[in-house]
Amino acid sequence: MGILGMPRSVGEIYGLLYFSEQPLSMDKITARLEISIGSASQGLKTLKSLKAVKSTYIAGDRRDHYIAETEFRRLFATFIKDEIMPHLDSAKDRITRMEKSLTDENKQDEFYQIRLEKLKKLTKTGGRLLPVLAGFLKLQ
Amino acid sequence: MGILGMPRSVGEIYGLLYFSEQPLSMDKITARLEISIGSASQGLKTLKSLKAVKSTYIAGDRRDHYIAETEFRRLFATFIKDEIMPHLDSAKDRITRMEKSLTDENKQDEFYQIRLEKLKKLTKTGGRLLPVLAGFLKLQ
DNA sequence: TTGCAATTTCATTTTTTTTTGAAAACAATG
DNA sequence: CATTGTTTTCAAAAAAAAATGAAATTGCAA
Repeated sequence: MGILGMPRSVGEIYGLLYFSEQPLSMDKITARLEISIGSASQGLKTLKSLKAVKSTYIAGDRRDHYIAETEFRRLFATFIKDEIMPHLDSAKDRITRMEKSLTDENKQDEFYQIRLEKLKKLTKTGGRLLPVLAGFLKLQ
Repeated sequence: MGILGMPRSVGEIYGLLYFSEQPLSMDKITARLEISIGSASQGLKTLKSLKAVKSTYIAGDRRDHYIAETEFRRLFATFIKDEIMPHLDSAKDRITRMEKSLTDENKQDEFYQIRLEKLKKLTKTGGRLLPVLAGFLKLQ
């Protein structure tokens, strides 16, 4: 989880569920990992939002039980869509705003145009490449 | 720099150099960004190790002057090679160690075999995909 | 409904990361 | 080769992120 910028506890919860044959309730998770219920709740919330974990119903048990989503392709696809693409979009906005805020003096200076152009090209490449990558990962 | 897990100051230094027409000395950087010389030195060290910045010699000036590497393809290629691939390699090691540490009881349980197999496949895919991606980015 | 176990929220504490600044190391120049 | 300006290092301080735990909320089952 480190490279994805997630706290250690989130990785531990996912890891535990990934290698668990049965769905686990929150108290099983907190007991095994020795973390607080607050941490577990927070971590599960994060994992649910990434669709890395889902809860199942177990008859006669009031507690939620969690299982890991083990299809990494799907996980990456979600991650790219929900975590990376928004960054890219906000980057595009920022570049647009930079262009608008160029003074007349700057506008005549080719240097800034070239630099901005390069950034625009980067976001464009990213915008094309990432969905392809996500799709690629999705189909095995 | 956020998604790459780098401190804010590192991003600010790169940003400043990216939009600077002239190479900048360290005191110009600390003055403009209002950061300490320690921070600037640290940040430049990081950027140099990523090959995101290089220093130039300016005649009659004793100070180092820095300029940004603006070829993003090259930057990503370096980043993948130096920052991501080692993670992948250590992941492979860890999986191998997990396999070795399976008890005889676990070994008979198909579940763990399947889970480990999936992880191995992931590192294999990663190991193939990332260099392709890096190469892809390198050529325009 | 109501009672209660399960979960979430969030202010506080703890831990980790980043920044600072001064001392040490370095290196160009006379 | 000594001086002095520049850069690096690193212990301490500051800031940021994560974990805790108790109060508030939720929602199931009787």
